[in-house]
Amino acid sequence: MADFTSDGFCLNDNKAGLSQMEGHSKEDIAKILTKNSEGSKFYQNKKQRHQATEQRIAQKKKILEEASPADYNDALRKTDKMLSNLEASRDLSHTIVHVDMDMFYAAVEMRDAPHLKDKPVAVGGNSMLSTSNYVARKFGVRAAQPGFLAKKLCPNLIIVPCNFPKYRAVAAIVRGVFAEYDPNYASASLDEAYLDITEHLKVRADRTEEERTLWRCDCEYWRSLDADWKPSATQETEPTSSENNQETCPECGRVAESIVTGTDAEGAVLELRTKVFRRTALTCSAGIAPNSKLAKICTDRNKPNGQYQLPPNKEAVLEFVKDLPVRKIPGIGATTEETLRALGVQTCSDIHKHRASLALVFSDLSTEYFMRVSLGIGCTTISNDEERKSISNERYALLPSPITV
DNA sequence: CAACGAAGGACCC
DNA sequence: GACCAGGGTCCTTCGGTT
Repeated sequence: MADFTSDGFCLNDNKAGLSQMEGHSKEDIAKILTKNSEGSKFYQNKKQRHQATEQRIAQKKKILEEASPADYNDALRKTDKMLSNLEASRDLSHTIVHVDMDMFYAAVEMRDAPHLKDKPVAVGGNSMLSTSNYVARKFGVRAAQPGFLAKKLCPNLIIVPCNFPKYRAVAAIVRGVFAEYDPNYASASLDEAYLDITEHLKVRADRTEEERTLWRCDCEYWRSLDADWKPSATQETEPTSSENNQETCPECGRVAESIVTGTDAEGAVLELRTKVFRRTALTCSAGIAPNSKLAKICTDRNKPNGQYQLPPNKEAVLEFVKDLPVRKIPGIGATTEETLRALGVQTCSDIHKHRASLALVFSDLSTEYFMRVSLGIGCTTISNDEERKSISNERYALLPSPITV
């Protein structure tokens, strides 16, 4: 990270540009954040942790310097063995979907208080924000940012307190939709889940066009559907005919858009997302891929309110992964990213290039994890154990099988 | 010496 | 004027116990 230039007091909150609500440039955002966090306890702490990782990096570099050519050879053989075993286990037969609600908490609050729609909104408290809407993001307001700092970035920011009971209720409705496509879907959090729709696609292949037709209008009408919605009393696999024949929207009078969803994965997911929207008036994004790790990365591609499919063939997977920055991989955070960069690894193909060094410096478990990443291999089964209520550690929770060292 | 559990990191939302 | 979470899981390390 570049060191902060302290140009002191030049920035004032009532600077002309800020009142225009146009958002900030990256420089402005960096300036404001620096000015307000320099010297704080939090900043000191962060610096200390950073130094600790730098030390660990130095240790690793020392190991590499002292390793003999024979050591490198052994490491190379070890990783190549891992790679061939992993390649042999590659499974492209499942269709895995990752679904993520768009700015979930903020979206719920905006839905229920429409006057918030064009304003910068964040959900959370003065000490920490959970999420922000897209207007606020233009000002640099982000999740995991303290509210008071966000206020400096965006003085007009409206901070709505968290209302978890409400979010849980909405999540229950969304999960009802998920269950129609995979009864064993696994929640990763309130607003995120993994589905294996392989079985659904088999059933779907036999459905008529009529059964795959949805009517949709983007106006507020669908909000009112929410109140009528009774999850327990309805069987969604057989949509009620009254709903299906609804061709004009009672609210805005416009002809509702008719969508015939395909029998393929894209069609199924489009249908799923439409159902989520109809029952909650909220949008979500989805990724479709042969394993959960790739699916999650795909979700980001067309966010918000979009979806992206990575085709289930080896060439497409390797191409997809080739120039992917390692930070995009679930399980690789800021620390690991920095460590890898120090070892010359920035993208997934760099992992392969430097595989011997990685094996010398990381544990077997981590090394195997990196090898898996470089091949685009991930977990192809979605388990919803009683024991594991959620997937909170992606690095290890999404392993294809228990590791035997 | 091995198994073990607590503590400390890293990561996710 | 000062305020930078809390809850979850898994790995690694370390130190005292059996």
